[in-house]
Amino acid sequence: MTQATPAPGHTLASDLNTPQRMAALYLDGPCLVLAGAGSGKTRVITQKIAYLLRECGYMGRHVVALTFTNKAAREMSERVKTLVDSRLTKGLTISTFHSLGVRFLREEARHARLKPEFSILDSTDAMGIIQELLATTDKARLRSVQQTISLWKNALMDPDAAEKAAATPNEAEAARIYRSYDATLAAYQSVDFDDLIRLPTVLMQGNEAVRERWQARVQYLLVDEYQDTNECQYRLVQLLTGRRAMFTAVGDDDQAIYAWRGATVENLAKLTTDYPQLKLIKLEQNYRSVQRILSAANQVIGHNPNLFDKKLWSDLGVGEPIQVTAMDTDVIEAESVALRISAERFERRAEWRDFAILYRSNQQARVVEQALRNLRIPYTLSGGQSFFDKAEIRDVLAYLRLIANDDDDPAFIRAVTTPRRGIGQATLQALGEFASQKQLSLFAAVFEVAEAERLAARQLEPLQTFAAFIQQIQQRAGRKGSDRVSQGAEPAGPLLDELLGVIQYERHLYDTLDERAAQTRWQNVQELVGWLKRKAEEDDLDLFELVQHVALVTMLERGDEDDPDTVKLSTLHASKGLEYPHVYLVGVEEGLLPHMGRDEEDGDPAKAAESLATRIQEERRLMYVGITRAQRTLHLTWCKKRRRAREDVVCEPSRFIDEMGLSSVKLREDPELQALSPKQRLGMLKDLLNKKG
DNA sequence: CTGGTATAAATTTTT
DNA sequence: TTTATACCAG
Repeated sequence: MTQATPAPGHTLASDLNTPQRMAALYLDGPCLVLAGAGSGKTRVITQKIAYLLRECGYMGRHVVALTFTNKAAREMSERVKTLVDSRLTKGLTISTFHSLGVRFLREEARHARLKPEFSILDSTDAMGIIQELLATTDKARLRSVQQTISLWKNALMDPDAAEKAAATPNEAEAARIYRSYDATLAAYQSVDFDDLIRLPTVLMQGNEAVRERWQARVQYLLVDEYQDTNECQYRLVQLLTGRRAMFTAVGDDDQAIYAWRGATVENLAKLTTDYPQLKLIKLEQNYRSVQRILSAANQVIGHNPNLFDKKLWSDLGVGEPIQVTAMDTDVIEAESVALRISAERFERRAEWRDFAILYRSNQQARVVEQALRNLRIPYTLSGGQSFFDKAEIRDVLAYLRLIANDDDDPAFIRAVTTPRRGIGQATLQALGEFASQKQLSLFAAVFEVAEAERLAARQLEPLQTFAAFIQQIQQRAGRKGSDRVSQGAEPAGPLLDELLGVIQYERHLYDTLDERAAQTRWQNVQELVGWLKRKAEEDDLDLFELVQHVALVTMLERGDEDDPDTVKLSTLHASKGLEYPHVYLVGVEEGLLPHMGRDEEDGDPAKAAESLATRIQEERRLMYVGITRAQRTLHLTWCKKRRRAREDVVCEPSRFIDEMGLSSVKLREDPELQALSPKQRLGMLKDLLNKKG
């Protein structure tokens, strides 16, 4: 199979240790790599891709690597590019499960009873649909129904199966909603996030031709973070690789932190039974952390039962003691951490980028941000509200979605009402009633409703103006489908500008908001537009084609700026896969780090106790992920009092602190700040500021 | 009937 | 600190 390539063969795997090399070179069948934290799993995957392309004669288009986040995909792709000549990477797919799903569905749309221009609903729109079907404003209930439907989809259960499986009245209702929810999506020619994986899976399962087409295309598959796959994704992997079963799955059961969205660690164990010939390779040498940190991590995770036994070790030296500090309040905690980072940067001659502050929930970031701003410490916030969830971005995207797919009712409603153009509740309701009677999309209904004389002229007129405007853009953007005429397609950039100009979006922002808010929002819009234009130019797309990619864009986060010298703030979930020399883990308290949400709805105490236990285990893995982000030093802090909602809550240190084993931990009390009164603290901060300024 | 303004409420984790 | 709802003016 070996093919002569210009690249020297010896570089391959020369910097891999023995198990890593085994994993990279193993091609006799399915392969599972159990990769502990910091054991170089990405290196294994990228080297293996290089090996496949360079030395095994695999064509780029026959190799697919799947990740869960765009960031991981981008990183992997960059690393492969440094290893392999660009001629060989042509057609190579390194993407998220969801992006692959989009591509699959665009190509196979017809078989899924979708038009190729289908829309992807974001979770807010999806929630909106459920809200209407349920006719309630009870938020907890809405969440629970959406969650339930999502879990059903991820478990490959259709509404029929869900109805049968429903054990409680609540679940039965959810199952009914599930059915009409799916019908609604179909009417909108839309899919939700879960469908991006579910529909390809169902399609391949039931359609032999499609299955064979994709199996011929995917000759080698690599899957990163395998412990985070759900049942549907497991099945998809199985269907893509077929009987050939040529794949490598890389994962770590101790880092499974997405059970709440349907991931099951059991997928790791299931591989060993579904594929008896499975080759199992463990990576146990950690190249990231000093021993103290690793041993604390091992101790914590030791309290969990685990599927596969593995012992992580490192030869990076013992390291400094882990510091655990009790703080009076969350504000003091934040100030204290900020102050300490400031001092340590100086003492250790480190850079801002060497520090990270990690926390359980996004809301904790707020206090920390404030403290960092006070000290003029540069920081970047990762995670948090996604760029594409911002109102202004959703506004613009609604227009684009509508241009691509005018059956997309949620997009229509959003676009037609922002900016305000004299169309309100009553008009939309009348239009909606008419549309559902005639089985039309809202957009199509605008053209029909005139004859029916169901709306007053003054309601009708703005609707018609709007619809004509959208139609005009559709025309100029390039015709879809078969009768497409490329000469008619105007370039996307100017058209996009014109669109924003005509709807006067910038003015709308300044009219509705105060200047500061309007400015930042307009900036975000500009950033989006810039991104789109760049994309249009790079790939030579007209607006229409671009718009078809936009949904996919939703999942591609912004092209990350090259790592600026800033302190990184991140949730524990978003920190997986990253590493920092110095890590501060804040809010390590009972109730927060094991997080205690509201209790389960439907009683059955035995079940509740079990679910509590498994939830604690997942929180423990989260703690494990946090600890193992640290390379050299680790600080944990917890607060005696914390402001939650509107009240001060008394907190206790997390059980996980005890579990780390006191031998590796140094407990601290009363750091400098706490002895001071609030007034004195403020003065001290001001002093510090003056010194800097 | 629309759209702006005031007032109350609300906060796990993410593709 | 932002977001949904209720109310009121045009």
